[in-house]
Amino acid sequence: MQEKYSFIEIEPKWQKKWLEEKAYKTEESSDKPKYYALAMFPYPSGDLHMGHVRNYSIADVIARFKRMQGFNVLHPIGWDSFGLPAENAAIKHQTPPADWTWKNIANMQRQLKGMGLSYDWDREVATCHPGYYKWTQWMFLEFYKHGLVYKKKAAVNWCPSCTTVLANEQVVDGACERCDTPVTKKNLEQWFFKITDYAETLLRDLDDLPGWPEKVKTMQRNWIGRSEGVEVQFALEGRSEKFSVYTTRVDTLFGVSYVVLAPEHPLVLELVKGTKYEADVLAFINKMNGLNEIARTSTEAEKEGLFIGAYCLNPLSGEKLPIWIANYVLVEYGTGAVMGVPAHDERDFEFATKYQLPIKTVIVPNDSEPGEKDNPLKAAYTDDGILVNSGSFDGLSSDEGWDKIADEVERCGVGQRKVNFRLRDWLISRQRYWGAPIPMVYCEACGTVPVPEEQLPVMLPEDVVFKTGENPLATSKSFIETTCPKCGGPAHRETDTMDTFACSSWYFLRYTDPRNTEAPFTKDAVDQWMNVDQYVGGVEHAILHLLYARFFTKGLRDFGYLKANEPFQNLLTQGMVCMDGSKMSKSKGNIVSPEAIIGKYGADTARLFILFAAPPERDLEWSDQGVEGCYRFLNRIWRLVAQYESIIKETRKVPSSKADLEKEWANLDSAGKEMRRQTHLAIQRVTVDVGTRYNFNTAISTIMEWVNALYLYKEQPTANALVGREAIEGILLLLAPFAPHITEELWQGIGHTNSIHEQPWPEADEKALVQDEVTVVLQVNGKVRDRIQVPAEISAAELEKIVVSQPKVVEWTQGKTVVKVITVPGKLVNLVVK
RNA sequence: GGGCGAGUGGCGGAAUGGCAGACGCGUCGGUCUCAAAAUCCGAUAUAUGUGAGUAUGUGGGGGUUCAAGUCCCCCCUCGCCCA
Repeated sequence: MQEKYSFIEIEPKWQKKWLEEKAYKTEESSDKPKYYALAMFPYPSGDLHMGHVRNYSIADVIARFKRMQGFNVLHPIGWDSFGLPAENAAIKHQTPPADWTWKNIANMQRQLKGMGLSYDWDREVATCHPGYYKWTQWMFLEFYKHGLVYKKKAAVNWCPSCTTVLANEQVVDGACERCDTPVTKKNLEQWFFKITDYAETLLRDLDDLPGWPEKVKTMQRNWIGRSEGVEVQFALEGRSEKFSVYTTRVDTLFGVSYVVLAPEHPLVLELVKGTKYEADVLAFINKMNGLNEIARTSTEAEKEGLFIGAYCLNPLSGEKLPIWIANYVLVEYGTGAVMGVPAHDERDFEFATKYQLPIKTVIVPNDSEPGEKDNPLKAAYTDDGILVNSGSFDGLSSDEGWDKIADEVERCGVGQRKVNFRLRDWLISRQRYWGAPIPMVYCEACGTVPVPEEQLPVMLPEDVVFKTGENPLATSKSFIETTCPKCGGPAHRETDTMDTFACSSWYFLRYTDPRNTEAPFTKDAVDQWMNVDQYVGGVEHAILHLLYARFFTKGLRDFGYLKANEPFQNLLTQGMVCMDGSKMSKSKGNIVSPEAIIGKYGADTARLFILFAAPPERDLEWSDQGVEGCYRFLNRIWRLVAQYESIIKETRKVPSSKADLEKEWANLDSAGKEMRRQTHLAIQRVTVDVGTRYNFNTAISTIMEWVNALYLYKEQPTANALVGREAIEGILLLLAPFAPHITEELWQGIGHTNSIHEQPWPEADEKALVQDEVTVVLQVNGKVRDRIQVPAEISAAELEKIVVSQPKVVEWTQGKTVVKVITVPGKLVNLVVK
């Protein structure tokens, strides 16, 4: 064994060997239980960043640990390789997006391989490969067949900078999540996935995911936004038409003092036609068209509205109510109309105050004084309470009133209970080139026709022109012009491609059978592996990717292609990698390049630091000195093992049976016993930290303490060689998932001929944990006054007898009476005195 | 505004209601050396004290408990999500 730790020699050596021997290839058939460990696959931007290093280190530790614990592990990697940056690069550098992407993939493959990650590289996938996107297109058609894909004209979110539409999920604070450009509205014919059909299941099944962070589940629940309400019909005064409003507060129905329609509501123009209000209303509508919905509905935004000269009738009380239009009501949501209950809704209160509309109290607090119902309100009262001014419903609690009024509405035939969701259908059309083409053709005779499965994939053409502001696919004649699969007549292809989230909604299924050319996967393969036992990724995907992936999985399950109801059994959302308190990012210029760190200290150090610096869920503050510390630790281990090398090889010359060892252990002196206790305590702790708690930072600190203890133990004159060997081998085995190269090198350096990564995970010896003597803390009135060593087996009564005679205890209890003694066996005695 | 999470030494962070600050970084001292670095050993919350010790201490205020960083109530600050 070399005297010095030289990562620069050993890391490439083992990486090469592991790759050549396919050391981490998943066993196709195996008696071992399966374990599917998955990190979110990367977008090939060109270079690995620290967030990737963290993500893949965490997943790799889990995969390696599970392998050592005897599982058949599936740990794959791939590329989420469609998307805008490739196209922007194409415009900028005049290179085809494919070239740019594959070049980036090659570079990042090299970087990943340099991290020593235990992937089964034979299962690598790339979503931009025709062999993959063929099946993304197949998915689209499959959902289409089952009525879960449709096309409609809609006012959609449009990013002028990316020149494409965006899904609701991709609009953050009214701006494009990718480039921060304010989003505008555009009326376009677009393809949608009918995810709303699964809203109820997607919501309900979150309850069956105890292995997901509560935070992520809450975010999804909010996003899906289920509400129970009543759709109530209001008749127009003097006309035959009716319109509906949706409300979750039907208990306040008697408090309605006006009704607001969205400016775009189809009734509005009819109602004002030929009246003196028409011109003003038209002007108002025009003004609203230019604004996006965030600007319109933000609570900060000034409420603006206009009376349109028409009235409707409260369906229960018959009250005549003025009809307004206002900026804060959107036609896309609910029915495009809301009832104004200023007394019990903050927005309505603000609006009514501004336009001096009546405010009618119909709910008073439970503890209110008589007469309070007539007092003017200073703010909306939105809590529960008692119904007043509500005809025969007066005196009911708002809960009860809700039900009774809903019953009455239904009985009178003026409305019905309805569950509403905030979740919208998933818009997947993108007016861009670098994505999976939507497999549809338009035939003059047959209309919209899906491309038959045997004609897949619809390949991306190469004869396209990239320039800003135009869909490149529309420039390719060879692509557009085709024949109708139904009638053989002339037809043209859909030129939109799919949202890249469609590609990433099923990649974890493809890994189970990645080279299948007949199907996206076989049922056997997918059912053998699904679901993913542990998924690791950034919390920024809490809504988008994780919701879409759940939707795809449930859809495919319902079509009969797999059994799993949920894709990801356990989810770990890692924190960000920060420097100087904020997230590492190019724009802030606080980037540390993984390649530079690995070049300077090696992959083992990089991995170790990123796992040691913070628990995985929390944000991690980068520290060059911290990295230095981890590098020192690995050097310290190297020197320790080097010192033990000959001793260990000696002990191996004398074969020792289990019985011999038991005898050796029984005859150890106290220092030897203490060292063994340290070893087995560490095994116990690290096993829990890695396997159950995912607290890799404390697992590593336990190994550090263990190493420190062995440094001291080996200087003991009576130090036992077998105790040393047991500790050294334990340290290497437990550190192996974190620092795979150095542990492999040292393992074989002390005479082993097989890989450390194929060894079974050590188990703690209960006998080694037993202590003869324990330290007991002595407290008087809860304050620590002394510590004593006592036999571990001592009874509580005996212990108390010893305690009260301790000099320190006597000092602190002098002249006082002991009123109570609390004894925690083996730990603590607290004397309560007065 | 609502929901969730966080707040602990100079720093990153540990603590099934039971010794607050493990481990690492930094700092200081020693070892080694002609010297320096590396190594190895040790000290390191604050105040006070030569010291043993004593008092204080986990964002602030209250409470429950023999015992609270941990549980409960109120408040402050920061982060994320939803409005």
